[in-house]
Amino acid sequence: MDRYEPHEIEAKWQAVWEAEKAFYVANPGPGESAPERRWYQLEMLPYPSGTLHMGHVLNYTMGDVVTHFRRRNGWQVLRPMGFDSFGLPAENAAIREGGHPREITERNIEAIRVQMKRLGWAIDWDREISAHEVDYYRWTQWLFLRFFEAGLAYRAAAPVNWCPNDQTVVAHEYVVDGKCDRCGTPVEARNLEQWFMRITSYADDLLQFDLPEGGHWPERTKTIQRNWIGRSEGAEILFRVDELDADVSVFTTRPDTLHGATFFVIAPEHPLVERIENEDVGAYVRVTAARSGEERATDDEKTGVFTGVHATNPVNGERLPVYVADYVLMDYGTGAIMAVPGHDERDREFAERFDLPIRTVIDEERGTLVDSGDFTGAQADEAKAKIVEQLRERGRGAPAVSYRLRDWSFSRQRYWGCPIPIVYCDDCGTVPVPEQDLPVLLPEVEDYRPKGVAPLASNTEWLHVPCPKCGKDGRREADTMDTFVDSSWYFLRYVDPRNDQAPFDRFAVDYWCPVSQYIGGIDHSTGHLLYSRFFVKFLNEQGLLGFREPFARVFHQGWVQMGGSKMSKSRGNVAGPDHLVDQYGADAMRVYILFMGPADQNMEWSDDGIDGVARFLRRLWRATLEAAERPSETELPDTPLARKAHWTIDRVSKDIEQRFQFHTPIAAVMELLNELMQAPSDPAARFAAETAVSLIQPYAPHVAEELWERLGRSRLWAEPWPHADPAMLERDTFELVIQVNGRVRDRVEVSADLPDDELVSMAKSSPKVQAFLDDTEVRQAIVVPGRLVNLVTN
RNA sequence: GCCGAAGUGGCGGAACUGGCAGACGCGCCGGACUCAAAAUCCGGUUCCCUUCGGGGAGUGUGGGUUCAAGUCCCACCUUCGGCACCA
Repeated sequence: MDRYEPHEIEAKWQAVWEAEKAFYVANPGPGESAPERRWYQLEMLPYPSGTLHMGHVLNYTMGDVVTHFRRRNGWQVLRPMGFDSFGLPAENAAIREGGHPREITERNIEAIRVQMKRLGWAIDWDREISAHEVDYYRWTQWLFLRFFEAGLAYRAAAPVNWCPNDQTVVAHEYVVDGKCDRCGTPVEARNLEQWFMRITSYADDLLQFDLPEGGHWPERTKTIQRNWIGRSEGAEILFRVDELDADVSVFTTRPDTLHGATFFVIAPEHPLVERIENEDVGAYVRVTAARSGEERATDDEKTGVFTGVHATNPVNGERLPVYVADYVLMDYGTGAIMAVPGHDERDREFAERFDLPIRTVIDEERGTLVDSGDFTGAQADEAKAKIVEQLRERGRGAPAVSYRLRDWSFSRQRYWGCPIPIVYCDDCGTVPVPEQDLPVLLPEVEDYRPKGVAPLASNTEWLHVPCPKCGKDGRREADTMDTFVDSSWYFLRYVDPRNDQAPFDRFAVDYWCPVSQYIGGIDHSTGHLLYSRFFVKFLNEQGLLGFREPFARVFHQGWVQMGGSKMSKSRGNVAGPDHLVDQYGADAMRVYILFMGPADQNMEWSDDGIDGVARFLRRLWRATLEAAERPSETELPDTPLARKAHWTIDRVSKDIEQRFQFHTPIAAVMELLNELMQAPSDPAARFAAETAVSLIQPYAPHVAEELWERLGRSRLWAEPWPHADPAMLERDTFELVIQVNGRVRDRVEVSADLPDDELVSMAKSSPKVQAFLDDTEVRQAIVVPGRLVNLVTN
């Protein structure tokens, strides 16, 4: 008997799969009828900043198990791979070490592709795409034009988080504790012209999850997105500022507390501020403007100044002093508030500091209004609507909705990204590059180092072009796009990756999409997952595709941590698969990463247990070769081992399909193997070995394939998934547990078809049980069919 | 502060609908094979007591429901994650 040599086996079968294009799938031709069972399996694409680490190995191996499982269950499976290959790290590496970001990126991609192929993942490599390739980004530009024409991509001056180290704008979801999430430098506030996607106009759509039948998103993820969008219902109310002859609108969710307003606050950036002539106000605004949003938010005490003007409360005519304070934010609501210190924590803090009156207008216990004029005594809930209605009649207010969600700032003053296809013309303004002139190629530049302006602007030959509209001198947009734009539609390109007429074909995209099962980290909930949903909703309205959600099912793998924090290149705590693949083989690596624990929980990386997995594969090898010596059973004998094999089929299938649990199937196959090794001459030994090999195939496809061949069969990857015979899952006898007052006192093997009263009398007659019954009367006997009898005496 | 998830042997974890707690694996202990080691195989391994038959305790803590609770309910503790001047 020869030894298990993982490296020989793995190279052999990888070559066979490649030669036979085992995991490639064709799109249907025109008029070809769609099979009922088609499955689009996708895991979040990697960012090629280095090589793969254990987090990637977990993610893609999980997707691989699902891919094999679905394929063998008769599904046509699309399982592509690509690279999110634009972005800062490659550019920073180029600045640091020299070389071109493209070369660095492509070198990394090559290395990762080698790693992926070594791990034997069942990927359709004919569909590989990379975001930085012209064939891809020209369609990113094409899609940008659709957004621009629909008025959803626009340019505006906006306060932004500026990272002085990366010399670029940082989206507010990537500012953590006031620092740039990438490099840790504290961000600064700046007012800059930026490109925005009007995602806020899809806020309500994004609150709806229009999932197809069978779709499922984790509740947790939906909650994170809902909180992020932060829809609040309330009212906008107009306050009169006599001194300035102006009406100022406030947004509030608590119109019922309107009678409790004792002062009024506007944000330092509020347009009204410019009209107030007051030195203190001017000084305050200047000081505040220089501070970042984060600094302002972490102040221990509230700051602000009185403006000298007053706002009239429309409900009772009271004149309220107007303050400027930075605890009111210009980009939420209207940038102005009515302050109700009696019922709002922040207003109370401000009132206490500035010695302003605090008035209670709601009886918290009864939930009714007090000291509120005509509304005194009304229930707060009802008063809300009534007060707004009264204001509306007088033209001083209306119901309103506000969102926490902000528009998506997607321009970056950096080199390594998709150019924005826009030309500025003195006469025509902001002009989109016509579709037929795409792509706008990313030009070469001398120096990638950011100098506050985008590196593209330094290539003057590229920069200066005739205006597409009037032909006069124009200037190209020199900013590039956020990489989240690239990744918001990559899953649509996979269905039709070589299309040179369109980003994708409508028939192909409707055939495969939405993605059946998407696997990736929960950390992308408010970024990538939200942006992708926004894209799909827009493209659906544009008639480019026929579905409303990109991902039918979403699963978040836990992250692999080392030293208590998530493994990542930027943290520098990475462990890659290579040395373990060298030592134990890809199959052991794959089985081990999934055997470590539940896939949705974080796990601390350790290779302590991989020996056990390697042992398991060697035992499987030996036991199977031994079983292969035995003749095939023409009819399966009914032995305990045969039943165990059927039980294992059932368990593994249910765990993968219904519970999406990947570690317990391995344990189940180990159990089967243990029983086989205890009973090597059982007449069902060969069947047990075949079953174990077949069931482990999605996890360890190489060794499974080799053993399958040695069992005299071929192409396990295309073999139908085994089926558990229900008759073999039933047992004629079972071990009856006998309890007295809930404590186990005996267990006996009994026939499965005994009636309840028979089981009770058997229980009573057990000598061990009688010792505990002690002549006392059995008051009650509880029978759980197929499991236990509980005799109750007290 | 608000919202959410999780706490089970020395370790990773299992227990699907309330019904045998600790499957499977790691580690450790003992044994076989060997000149020896590796590899492999066999046995043991929650804790405490034991006359070796067995008995008792036990799933973060305290209470409750139930014939029966890791699982359900209430309160609390700890850890992790999300949001955090969002009016």
